Amino acid sequence: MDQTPPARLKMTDVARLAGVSVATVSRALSGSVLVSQDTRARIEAAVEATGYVVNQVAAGLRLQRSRQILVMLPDIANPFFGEVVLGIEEEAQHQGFGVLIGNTGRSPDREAALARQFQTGAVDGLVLLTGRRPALLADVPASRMVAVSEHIADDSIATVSIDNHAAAIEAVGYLRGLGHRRIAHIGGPAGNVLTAQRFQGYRDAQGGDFDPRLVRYGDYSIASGEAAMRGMLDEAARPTAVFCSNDEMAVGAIRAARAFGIGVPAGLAVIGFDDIPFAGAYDPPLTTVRQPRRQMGRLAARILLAALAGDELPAPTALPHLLVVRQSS
Amino acid sequence: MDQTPPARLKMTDVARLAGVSVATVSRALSGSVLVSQDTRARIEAAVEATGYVVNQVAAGLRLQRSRQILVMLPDIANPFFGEVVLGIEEEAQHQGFGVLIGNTGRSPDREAALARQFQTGAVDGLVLLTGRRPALLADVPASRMVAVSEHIADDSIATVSIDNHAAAIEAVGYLRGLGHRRIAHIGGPAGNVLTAQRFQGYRDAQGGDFDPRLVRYGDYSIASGEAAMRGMLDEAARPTAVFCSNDEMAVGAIRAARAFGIGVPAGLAVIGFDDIPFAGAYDPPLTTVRQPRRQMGRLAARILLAALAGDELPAPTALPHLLVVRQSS
DNA sequence: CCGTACGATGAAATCGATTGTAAGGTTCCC
DNA sequence: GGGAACCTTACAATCGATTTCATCGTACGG
Repeated sequence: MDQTPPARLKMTDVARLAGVSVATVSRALSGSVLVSQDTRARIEAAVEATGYVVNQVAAGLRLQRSRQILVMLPDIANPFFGEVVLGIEEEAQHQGFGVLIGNTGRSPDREAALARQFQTGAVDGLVLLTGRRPALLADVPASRMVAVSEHIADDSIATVSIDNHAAAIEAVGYLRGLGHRRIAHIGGPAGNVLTAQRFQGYRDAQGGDFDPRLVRYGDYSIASGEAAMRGMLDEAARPTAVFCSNDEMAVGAIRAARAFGIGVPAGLAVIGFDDIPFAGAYDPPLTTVRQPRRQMGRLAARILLAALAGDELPAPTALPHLLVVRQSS
Repeated sequence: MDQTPPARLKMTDVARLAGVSVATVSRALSGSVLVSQDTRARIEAAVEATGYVVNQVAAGLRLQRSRQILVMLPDIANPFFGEVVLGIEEEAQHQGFGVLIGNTGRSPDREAALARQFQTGAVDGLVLLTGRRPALLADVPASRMVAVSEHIADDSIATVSIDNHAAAIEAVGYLRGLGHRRIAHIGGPAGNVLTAQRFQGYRDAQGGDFDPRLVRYGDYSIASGEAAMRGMLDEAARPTAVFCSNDEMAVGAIRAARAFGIGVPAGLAVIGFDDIPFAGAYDPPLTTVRQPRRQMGRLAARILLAALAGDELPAPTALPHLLVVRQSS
């Protein structure tokens, strides 16, 4: 019944076919100069004829590297992370690397389980989208990791991100340019670096108009944005505008306003963050700060792979963001 | 300068520490019964003390398996695929497998490049979200793959999906129950199995009211849904409802209606497909057919890993879908 | 009390590729 | 014409874990 699959070819087979030793085949395939034109041609013909592909596992054992990187993130279903992964995968595939996905779901147990993959030798490098370095990986050199979007505090890990402080200033400044002064802010989870940076930008832009009662924190979900906004609309002194730390929470804010019979942008101007694919399709289309997610992913992969190859790269500067003005403000 | 990383421990080190041979350590770690309680305890203590982790690459070479699966999909940034991957990763991680992401971007070249990963021995199994088997993998046994969402025509690959035909009938039947007869359909790319199944359901539900002029095809993007709907609204005999093959195109349809000054659901009832996270947050909240994406991913992984372990699994039956009625219809 | 059977352990082969070192074959120069 | 130098190629060790087979010791039955 069980038809045996076509036996996988080994380098030995190719060597026999080409009439040389495996050593020569290996050199030919890895582009060594120590192979004559003639022999190389014969080997390439044999490879072509058999469809032979090098066994990465065996090569990996010998070379002590797997040509794979692990991307650790909270939630792959989130469109923000998805697009970053797209960029990472693009560059990695281009350089012949595989990309492993590690979904932590924000659970430390999962994070630890994934970190273990690192120790097993299955992975050469790590891209962190979680905003922190797993405890188990405390003694892994920083040169084998790169962080995206969220800088990792107290660590020398390279980070690829935009200038969140400047972006927040720009967004809030735009609202102020429209005449708004009572501008609220719905940030991400309290206590995280990203949240702090954007809050600081918001605060700096607000200057003397800053009012701590207009600041709330959510968990980046639509529901949390809605709840935060409801809380502020319940108060006597309502804001006339709100700057949200991502688009989902901005959508939540709009839903809250609508529930209070407040029109957007007439009664409440809303600005989001990220410019996820749906931002432009929402009603009203969302004004938001676009992050070059794909490019961030690509750059992160490029930096990591270069570091793995031993290259020293200049510390990455912030990538450019863009305030996309639509009809929600 | 370059501080050498802490030397990775080998099984030999653990063996020496426990005063036994590597063979015994290997047996103890793999749970063989051929190890005495006493020795096992000593080995476990040594492992604990050193934090030793088995080198998966070396083990993989010996065992001819990598404990990794590859998920091939068109676009990881798409929320539909993201959620499926989440389910796959959950189950795989649970069983100690790693998940590699392969983004094809619908390019045959990328697909071929990824297929090659399979030949390199870096991957044990494959999950296909692309709706087709890569040409390069023609002679890989079907027992090493599983398809999700889209059944692969003319192939014995196991498929995990809902009953698309029945779901389409249910959705269109619901619209008919509301009194609609001129119901349009915006399907996915023409010529693909999924598109055909849903179209057939639509057609069967419409019966004598079927009108080929009310059928258009998109590419699952918001823009394509909008274009398709505009096309139909330009015609004399407009539809009063539309059944779209995914939520993005449904959003596009709503935008088109709005551009024509047509209200939803008053002037046009809209039903989408998938129930992506934004469907319920849109204005109006989208009526749609929910696919259990995460569960589909989990089941797919379970089936694949079982097959890799040699288990024979019953052909999977269709998972349950759910018509989620909201305000767009 | 001795042989047998079995439980526990170790030595060594093995997985497939890479690479340092040795060796074979030319070529070229004096 | 002989030898040095060089260009190619082959042999064999190596990466780290798994597993077959052999061995040693002990318990048990006769």
